Amino acid sequence: MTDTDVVNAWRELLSRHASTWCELDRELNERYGLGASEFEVLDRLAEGVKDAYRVQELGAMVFLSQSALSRLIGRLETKGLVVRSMCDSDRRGISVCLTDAGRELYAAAKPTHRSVLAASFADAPA
Amino acid sequence: MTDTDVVNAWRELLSRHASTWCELDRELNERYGLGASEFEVLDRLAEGVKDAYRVQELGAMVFLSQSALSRLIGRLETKGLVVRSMCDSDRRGISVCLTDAGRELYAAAKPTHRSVLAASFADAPA
DNA sequence: TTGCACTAGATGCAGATGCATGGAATGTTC
DNA sequence: GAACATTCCATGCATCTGCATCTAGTGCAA
Repeated sequence: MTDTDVVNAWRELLSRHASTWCELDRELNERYGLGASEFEVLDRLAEGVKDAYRVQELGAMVFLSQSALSRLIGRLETKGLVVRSMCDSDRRGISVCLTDAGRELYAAAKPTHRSVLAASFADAPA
Repeated sequence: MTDTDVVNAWRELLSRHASTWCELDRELNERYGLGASEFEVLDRLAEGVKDAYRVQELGAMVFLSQSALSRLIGRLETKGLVVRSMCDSDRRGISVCLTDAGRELYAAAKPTHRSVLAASFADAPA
């Protein structure tokens, strides 16, 4: 793989990322008042096997700094989509858990999310 | 391509984008005081066939809003890496052109950029 | 128990981004 | 040429992000 190949691959990735992310952000925001990052967190919470996750567990899944994630969870909590609760086993930790409203909004938004992705990956499947 | 496939592909893309971008940003900032977006603009300016580009031409290449690009160019100008000048053919437009300092810094930073990309794409070439 | 290093998460702050808007120049229509 | 719509870039503003730091809780060692 030459230098140029790598650069081209990177630009291709940048392009796909930017257009998809931007579209997701616009659609989710407009219809459900959700940012793309926020949906990403809801997605992990909803699909998970557990019904509550530690903040640091979520941090390992989404690509945000610890501070950004903390505030994002704060926003979700303000919107009533998740609740924070103290972690029993380690009282420094915070458990994050979807509320019913959160589960509902997620279920409503999920088709939009998937359909944007499908459209975005349709023209040049990875 | 199933729904799950698409989601997985998207997450793979997110992951690669985040780690690569983050690494680029850190390395370029630390060594050359450049943000990843800023390098991206310098890259387009330096490799281009023309020696000056309209702001809107750059806008079509990098994935930034028009306002973000305008400010980014402002930062580059403050650092003395580019100059803005009125466009002759259309006096609404602005031509952006690398300075010698800009060309030098770009040449210095380019190997770092390429090497980060190479490392990032080495483990799973697209 | 006390002391100290370490970890989890929250927050002050500065910087970057996007949206909406503004001013200036251009093009269009009559 | 006058009036109006449109395009180009800059900027006010709110929001999101990361870095550095802070507080609270944990674990270990003497």
